Amino acid sequence: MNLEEANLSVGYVAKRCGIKVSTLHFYETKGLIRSWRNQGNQRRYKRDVLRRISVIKAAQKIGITLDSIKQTFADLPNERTPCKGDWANLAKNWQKQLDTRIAYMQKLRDSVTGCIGCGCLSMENCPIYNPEDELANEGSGAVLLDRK
Amino acid sequence: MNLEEANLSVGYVAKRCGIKVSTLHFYETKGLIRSWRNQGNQRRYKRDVLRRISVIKAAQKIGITLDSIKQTFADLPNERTPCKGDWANLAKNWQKQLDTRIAYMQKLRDSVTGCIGCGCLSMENCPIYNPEDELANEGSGAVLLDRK
DNA sequence: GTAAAATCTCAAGTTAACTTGAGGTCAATG
DNA sequence: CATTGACCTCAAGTTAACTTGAGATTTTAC
Repeated sequence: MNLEEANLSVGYVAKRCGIKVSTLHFYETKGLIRSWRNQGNQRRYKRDVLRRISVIKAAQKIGITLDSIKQTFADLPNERTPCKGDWANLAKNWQKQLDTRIAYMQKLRDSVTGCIGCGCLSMENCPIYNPEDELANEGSGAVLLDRK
Repeated sequence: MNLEEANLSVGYVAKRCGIKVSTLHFYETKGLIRSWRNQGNQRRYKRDVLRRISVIKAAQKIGITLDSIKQTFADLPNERTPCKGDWANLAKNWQKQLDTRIAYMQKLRDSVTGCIGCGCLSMENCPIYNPEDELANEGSGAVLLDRK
């Protein structure tokens, strides 16, 4: 019943995704997912909401904010259900961001000992103190990763 | 005057570190830094507060929370001003965490395309959907990195 | 010696990402 | 067909990490 085509209930989706019903409500108000209503005003979802949610969770783990995710989702087709290729494009996009971030962390790691442990008290020229500039400059396009 | 031994004012420290005075107050209430007061009840800092703040900022960039930073700071000597070796120990500690996190992100990156872009709609066995477990298991000691 | 700049305290506001609760309706079950 | 569980809405609370503001005192500078 719940498993019928494009007819998923909040409870089912929540359980399946390991999130709370309130989170689904929340995502909907944020415009990250959509639903239609049955006669009784209850939310029903199409199956692709599952994919959307898993993407949201994956992206969050990478450090991408909901706002950025929403922006990226804007590239997805509105009418038809997104296909493999649509999702693959998103993935490619985030992969790039992830590469950048990994490189950043590696740099940080490499300089951590050299800097925190070194004798330099002057932060103006400390390599670890101001690395955000580099990160900021690189991602000059749509900022997906937040430089917190 | 402000540059005299162990006599830094809030304004000076804030400017030098590129943070707001209110942030210094805040860090102090959080127990991350210390100060003594002059006759007029104004805060004065020893020079090592600069190091502390730069470490805080570096750690935050790696994704470490203030609470965790505080815990780690607990290992620093209380009476004497921390020396090179003390800081180096912290660094070493974080470097390990950083390595873990980098490995995690690389794993994520490698599975991003394969997973988001693949045909798997079932999140139960999706490699990207549940990677947090592994991270959680690895850092079984004092949890420095938050698995958000 | 007085006005401007810097500080101080304490309370309250801010953003992200949710969660909790109250009060009320809808649906599935014995 | 009545009860229990699932949903609904809307307002308010929560945590992290700060920021803003008000009202008062200190310092600094001319």
